[in-house]
Parts: sequence; C-alpha cells; structure tokens
Amino acid sequence: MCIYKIFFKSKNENRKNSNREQNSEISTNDIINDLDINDDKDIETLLMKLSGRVKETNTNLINRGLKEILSDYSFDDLKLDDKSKKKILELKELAKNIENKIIKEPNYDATKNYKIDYANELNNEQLIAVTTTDIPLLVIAGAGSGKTRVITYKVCYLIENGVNPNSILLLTFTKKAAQEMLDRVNKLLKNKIGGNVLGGTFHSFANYILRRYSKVIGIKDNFTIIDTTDSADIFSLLKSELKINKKIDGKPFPDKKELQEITTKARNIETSINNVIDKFFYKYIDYTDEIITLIKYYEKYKKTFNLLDYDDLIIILRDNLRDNAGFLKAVQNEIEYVLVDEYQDTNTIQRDIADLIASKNEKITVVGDDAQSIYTFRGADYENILRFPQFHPNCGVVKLECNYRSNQNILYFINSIISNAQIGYKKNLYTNMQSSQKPIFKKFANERDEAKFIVDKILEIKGDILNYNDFAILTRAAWHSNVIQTELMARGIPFDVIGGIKFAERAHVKDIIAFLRIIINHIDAISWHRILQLIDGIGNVRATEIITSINKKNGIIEFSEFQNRKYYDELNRLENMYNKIINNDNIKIDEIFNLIYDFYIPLFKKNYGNYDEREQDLEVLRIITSNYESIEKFLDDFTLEPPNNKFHNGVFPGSKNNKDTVKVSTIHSAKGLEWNTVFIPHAIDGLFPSEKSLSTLEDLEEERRVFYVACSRAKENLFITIPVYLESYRGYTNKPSRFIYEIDPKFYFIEGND
DNA sequence: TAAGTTTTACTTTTT
DNA sequence: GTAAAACTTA
Ligand SMILES: Nc1ncnc2c1ncn2[C@@H]1O[C@H](COP(=O)(O)OP(=O)(O)OP(=O)(O)O)[C@@H](O)[C@H]1O
Repeated sequence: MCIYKIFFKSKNENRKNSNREQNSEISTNDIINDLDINDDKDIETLLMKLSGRVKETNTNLINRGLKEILSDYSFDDLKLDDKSKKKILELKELAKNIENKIIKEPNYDATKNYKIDYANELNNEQLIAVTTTDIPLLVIAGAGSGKTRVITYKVCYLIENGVNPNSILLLTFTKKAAQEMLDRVNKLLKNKIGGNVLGGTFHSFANYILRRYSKVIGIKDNFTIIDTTDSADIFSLLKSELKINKKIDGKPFPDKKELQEITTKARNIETSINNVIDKFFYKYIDYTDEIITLIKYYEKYKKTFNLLDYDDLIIILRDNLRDNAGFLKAVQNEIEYVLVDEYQDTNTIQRDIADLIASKNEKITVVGDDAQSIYTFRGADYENILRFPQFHPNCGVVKLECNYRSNQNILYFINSIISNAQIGYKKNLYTNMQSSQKPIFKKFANERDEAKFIVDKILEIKGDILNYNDFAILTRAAWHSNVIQTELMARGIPFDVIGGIKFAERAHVKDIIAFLRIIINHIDAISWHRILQLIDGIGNVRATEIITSINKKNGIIEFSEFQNRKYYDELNRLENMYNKIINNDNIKIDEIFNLIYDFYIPLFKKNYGNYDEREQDLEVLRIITSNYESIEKFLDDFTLEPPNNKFHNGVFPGSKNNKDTVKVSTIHSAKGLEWNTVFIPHAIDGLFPSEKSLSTLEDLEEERRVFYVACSRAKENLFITIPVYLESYRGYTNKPSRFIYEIDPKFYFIEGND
C-alpha cells in the first residue's frame, strides 16, 4: 500500500497526444531470421525485441557473463589535443606549487577558554584549516574528509574569536547546505548566533547586495529575477517578433532553449557568442549572425522591463565591485571574513566576487575538491582551486586526506575510479575504518528486475537496525529511477525524490508566479505575456500591444483604451484585481492569493485539462507562501532556488522533513551528502557516461567525476547495477559504463553467475 | 491574428 | 512519449 500521495507528476504537462502508430524500421521476419532459437533465453530475447522499438540487434550482454564482458575494453580512447596537453602540464606545475604551501602545524592556543574543544574534535589538518585565519587559505579536501566539518567549526572559531556573525560571509552551493551548517553552528555554540551569519549561494548573496545598493549600481530595486524558462520564453517572443525563425535550406534554427543555453554559456565562461557556437553549438555556425542579433535584443528586453536573469545577478555584482571603488569599500566594510564551500564548482565570476570582497585584508578560506567538480557544464572552472595560489601568493594550503566516511573497500574502489582521471590534483585518501563488503556489480534482464533487486536489498540490509534514511538511489539523469520509484511505491516503501523535478516550470505554477511578480514589478513583460495570453482572443501580438501601453504609462495598470475589444471584460477584471492588491498596503499574502484565484480559476479551468491534479499544486504554492512575510522574499527564494523535490503529504519546502525515507536523487543533487548504502542503477555506457559527453575528453572526465561523487557517498555498501534491456529507451544495452571497465576487478565483486 | 492541428526532434546535470 | 516548431483554418 502506498502511504504517500504524490501531488504532481512531471509528466503530461499539456496536450493530449494522439496515439500514433509506431513505425518500426525492422520487420518481424528480419528479427526472427536473425536469431537462432534454441532455448528459453532466446525466446525471451525475441519477445523483448518484438515488443520494443529495437533498432540494433545486440545480444552481447544477454548471454555473456559480466566478467567476460568486462575483460575486453573496447572503447575509443580520446586523444589529447596539443592544447589540452599543454594545459595538463601547466596544471601539474600549479599542483607542485600547491605542495610547497602546505602548512604543517596549527596555530592554536589551547589555553584559551573556548566553548568547543577544537583540538579534540578535529584532526591535525582540520585544526590547521580552522585556526588559520590570518592568511588566505586553500583547503583541498578529498571526499569524506570532513570539509563540511571544517567550515562549520571555522565559523564557530571565528565567532569565538570575536568576529561579528553578520560580517561572516558563507557561500555555499545551496541555501540548504548553508542552513544546515549554521544550524550546526548554533548547536555547537549552544546559542542562536549562527543565524546571523550571511549564508547562502553566490546568487542569493548577489541579489541581497544588488537590491540594497541598487541606487549606487544604477538599477531599480524591484527588479524581477527570471529563470531559464523565462529567458527561453523571451527568445521565443523575439524570434517571432523579429521573424528570425526561418530555416535555411532545411537546417534547423536553434530553438528557444538552445538560444538560452548559448547565452548563458557565453556569459558563464566569459567568452564570445562566436566562440560558444564554434565550440559547443557548431551545427548552428551558419546562424551566428542571427543568434547574436537575437541575444542583443534579449539583453535590451531585460533592461526595458526591469528583469535580471541568474547570470546578470553575479555579473552585475562582480563588475560593480571591480569598477566602483566606493561600492567595493562599502561591501568590504560589511564583511570581515569570506568562506567559500565547493570551490571547485565556482566559475570565474564567482571567484572574482569572493576575491574582490576579501581583497582588503585577504580574510578568505576556500574549500573544495577538484576531483568532485561536476558543474563545468554550467560554467564552473575547477582550475579556480589550482590557481588560488596565483591569485593569493601569500596563501597557505591544507590538504585533508583522511576519509571518515567510507570503509576501506569502498575507498579502494573510489580511489581506483579517480586514478583514471587525466586531469587533476592527486590526493591519497586513506581511512582507518574496518572493511566489510566490496562494492557489488550486477546485471539484470530488465529494469523491473533491477528495481526489485534494489528494493529487496533495501529491506534486507535495513532489517531492524537501519532506517530508510540510510539508503539512497543515485542516478545520472532523473528518469533513470522511474521504474525503481514505481517499485518502491508498489512495495509501500516511503521515499523522497530529489533533483530533476520541475515544479516551478509547470504552466499553472508559472501563472501564479507571474501574477505575483507583476505586483512587485508592474512592467514585468514576460509575466504579463503569460497572464494576458490566458484570456480568450489575446495572443502574442495583442499581448505585446497591451504591455507596450502599460510600459508607456510607467506601469500603471489601466486598460480603458481597450474598451472596444471583445475581451475587455476580462481586462477589466484583471485591472480591478490589481487595484485591490496594489492600493492596499497592509494586504496579507493569503488575501492576495484569494484575489488572484478569483480572477484566475475560471481561466485556469478553461485553459488546462486535469484540473484536480493541477489544483493541488496551487494548494502547495499557497502553503509555501504562507511561511513568508513578503511576496518579494518568496519570489526571490522561489526563483533562486526552485523546489527540486516532490511534495508529499505534509512535506513542503520550508517545513522540516524529518520523515524516514529512502532518498531517490540525481547525483548532482546528492553533492556533499552520505548514506550507509548507495545504489547506482543504469550504469550503462551511453547513459552514464551520457552519450552526449563521449566526444570530448573534458566532458568524459567530468562524467567520471560524477561517477566518483556518486560512489563516494557510500559509507558501508555500494551497489552498481545495469539492466540489459531498457523498455523505455532504445531497447538493448550495449555495454556497462566504461568507468567500471577502468576499475581493477579486485576492488569489486560481481554478483550472480551472469 | 488566434487557435487548433500536424510534424519534427528530442530525451543530462541546475543557480 | 514529450515539447516545440511548422503548418492550417477561421
Ligand atoms: N575529525 C573527525 N572525526 C570523526 N568524524 C569526522 C571527522 N571529520 C569528519 N568526520 C565525519 O566524516 C564524514 C564526512 O564528513 P563531511 O561530510 O564533512 O565530508 P566532506 O569533505 O564534506 O565530504 P564530500 O567532499 O565527499 O562531500 C561525516 O560523517 C563527518 O561527521
């Protein structure tokens, strides 16, 4: 029995699809002729083939044992080009330099009367990392070596040495990570002082500063932060307005998402659009001019309507810190110490921000692990970590190599994975832990069998000793756990899904957010577009016309000039709604919601099917917002860190989730976490590493690091599994992940005969 | 110009 | 088996 009601699914956003016939390219006869039918296994194979859209016949994995398969490595090795070779040499040189800067002894006064016994709770290197506060410090920490612990204790140490909590800046990868560390600080210091620390992501910090210093910077303080889908929607609008959407001799033009991707890539790795197209979107090289034109209009569009995208937040902050001495000084006066977590996943803009703020007296500590850099796809540059000494010549370095998380067998395994990396700073992770079991590798006929095995194992290992909380299923892509989720549900095992969830992108959720945004920024054109186009008779062109009129009146919402239009009644209703909200300074969030619903629900019912299912999302939104004092704060949080988990009964963002559940997560969302037992399903070459990352060495290296991050989450048990047949994706699997081939077989165990 | 219908091109990770 | 572009109709 399933004890959770899922409030939304990530499927069926809109449109009912007609059932089209599958056009199979291979005929039944071909398949039968292709096979010798000798036993049950062959028949099973045949049935599988007939049922799916199998394009290629490959019985390789079905009939051969894993041992045999893994003994012949047949992947093309990617050649290093000269540029990469040079880079690797340079990085090696940098790594040597790091070695020279290692600090050997802590500068710790044990006679001081601290609340925390630092020397006792930290190992020698950790103690050095915590107590070195007079010079810039780079902490290179291997997986599970206690970097979270170091940062947490360092915050305490700073506070205990008289640093004002609200002048400590703690930059982490997610808001949640910062919150958890600061909660821990509170516990350690037995007070509530940690709550005053400025903790959050680079983006949330940028937002905080930009709004407060808007005058100095020359922007309005009520800007709307738009997410990537909003950006894409702007591109879509511009494409049709500028009529830049015609194919040239059948070659497709980038779609709205791709335009957004090109834009953000260029800005995050700080290079030209030309370069990005040349390197990453070569198929669009013929459209370079049109793309550049569109992006120019995109930038203008944002300016006109007071919109900032994610990249704007950090770029505007960096540029102003760099170019405006008065502003820099003001920010520096607020901040005494800068701590950066997950430094390997910062980009150059973020690096600059941290450096600039700390530049006055070099009070900065950065913590990271280049082997765990998994966000280069969005502009992160793990070289930041290796180059830290270049930017801070008088820095010290601490290396944490003692792993407190995983048992010896898992450690051998993960060390073996990362030893195959071509790029990177070598660390020698060791542990004092006892060994239990080697990581297990196993194949299954199909996804259902894989799922069953995982669920059975969870129950078996859990027994009466462990909790569901001790288990995680980590995947490269969110959909890799689909069948497993079904199985968990069928078996009544409570679980939470984290990552890959697109709550904020659901149409009706975006609608509500659009209504709210306009309250704050009356000329938020992209939100106006959403709302106006809900009304019958208003499309792209009419919406633009109305928005232009609002903008001309500086954001006054007044539609009398459209009196003769057939949809005026609806415009009038909208105008009245906003007047009620805007003219009442003391209006509560709940009342705002009621007014919006009064207007929206009729349109909502008309525009979308499956009303009941969607309505629950609206309820979720109401509950989330009820925790907020202001719409502004809610909108900022919702956009800066959109919910990435599913909401079950009683579990909402903001509410503490103390439920005992198995975690089903993408690897990217599992960063920094740990579990007793970790499963990595679908470890199939082409899925993990992803097919898209096979062509360049850099991409492949990153995939390996993702694999490394996944495996290094495990404390006691690690299971890696592959289904031979994937019903939902291309049928037969070719090979297990190449990362498994790379590992010395003595470090893992192949379960079963096959 | 809007709205509805058919075709095409895809399945990676997220602040 | 979805989302967006392209095309068609009113
Ligand atoms: N000095 C220590 N003594 C005992 N346990 C420790 C010590 N330092 C860290 N640990 C434990 O080791 C585990 C891993 O620590 P932590 O999560 O801080 O590692 P991490 O470096 O952030 O890992 P990763 O980079 O892999 O995310 C935690 O369970 C932590 O409590």
